[in-house]
Amino acid sequence: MFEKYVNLLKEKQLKITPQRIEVLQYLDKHRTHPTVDEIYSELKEKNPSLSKTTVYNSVEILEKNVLIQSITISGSELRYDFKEGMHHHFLCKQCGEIIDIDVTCPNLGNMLECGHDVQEVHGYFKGICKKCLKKGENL
Amino acid sequence: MFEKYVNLLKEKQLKITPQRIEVLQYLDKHRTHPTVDEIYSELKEKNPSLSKTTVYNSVEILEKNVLIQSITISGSELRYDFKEGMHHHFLCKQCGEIIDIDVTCPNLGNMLECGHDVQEVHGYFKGICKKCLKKGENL
DNA sequence: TTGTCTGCAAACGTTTTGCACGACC
DNA sequence: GGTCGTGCAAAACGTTTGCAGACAA
Repeated sequence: MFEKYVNLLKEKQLKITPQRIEVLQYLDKHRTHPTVDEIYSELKEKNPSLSKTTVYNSVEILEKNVLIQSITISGSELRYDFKEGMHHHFLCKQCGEIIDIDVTCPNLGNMLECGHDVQEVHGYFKGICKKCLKKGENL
Repeated sequence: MFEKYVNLLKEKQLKITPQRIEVLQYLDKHRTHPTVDEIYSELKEKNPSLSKTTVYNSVEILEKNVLIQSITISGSELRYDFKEGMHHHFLCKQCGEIIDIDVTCPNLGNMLECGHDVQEVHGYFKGICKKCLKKGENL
């Protein structure tokens, strides 16, 4: 049940707490790129004594250990995403949905012959998503 | 002197105010990707009655008209950049500098055969910059 | 003159901090 | 028993809002 998350925490030699497990599980099961507040509100229902500080602490340490990643899209709040391979994000300007985009582009980092040691590649796109495009056709 | 910025504002049919000219000029001359607060602090020295609200208003309208662009890098505040062609950004984890990266990669947007209408491509990288790498060698 | 922009102050929402309590090794 | 995490409250921070007066067109 929780083994998956317990193991993830163990691998990173992090202390295993119910709160961290819950946050990890929530992000794994809800690939909607929630904000801290959304995570907090949802988990508080099952655990009323949960503190928002703890959610902040948890996402911070989980991100540092690359179990999750934060998504910063200008004009949007900070969001979090269960980390599973490299992918980028697409924000639909119409419906606001954030869609995962698998990167088939050869590693951008390698393409930059700039002399820097590129360790992370972050990207996001903005536009109109497939669904909204379809709706538009019917107008 | 200010003609360049006056013309930019005129082209976009924006009202021409000394504050907007100053913000534009500051961003053009300081390619350090400053925050609103940095712009404000600097410009306030020459114009003590300047309000931070005005800087917020100015960068907002300038960004909407694509004269400048905002840079959102997770873990960093919102920063602004005088807009001149498409380029990405590289954040050095060691010295904190943000370096412009010219994108030689063929338009990423076109490479995404995802069905979405990709209108904007934003990207940034993290790692250790050239300068810091060199310093490291000498240790 | 007319509408818009500026500047000030207050409000707002998110994130951080300080601290006491509790859990775990 | 000592370390670390949690939860609460307060503070800090960046940003937004409301409004009156000033300015650009």
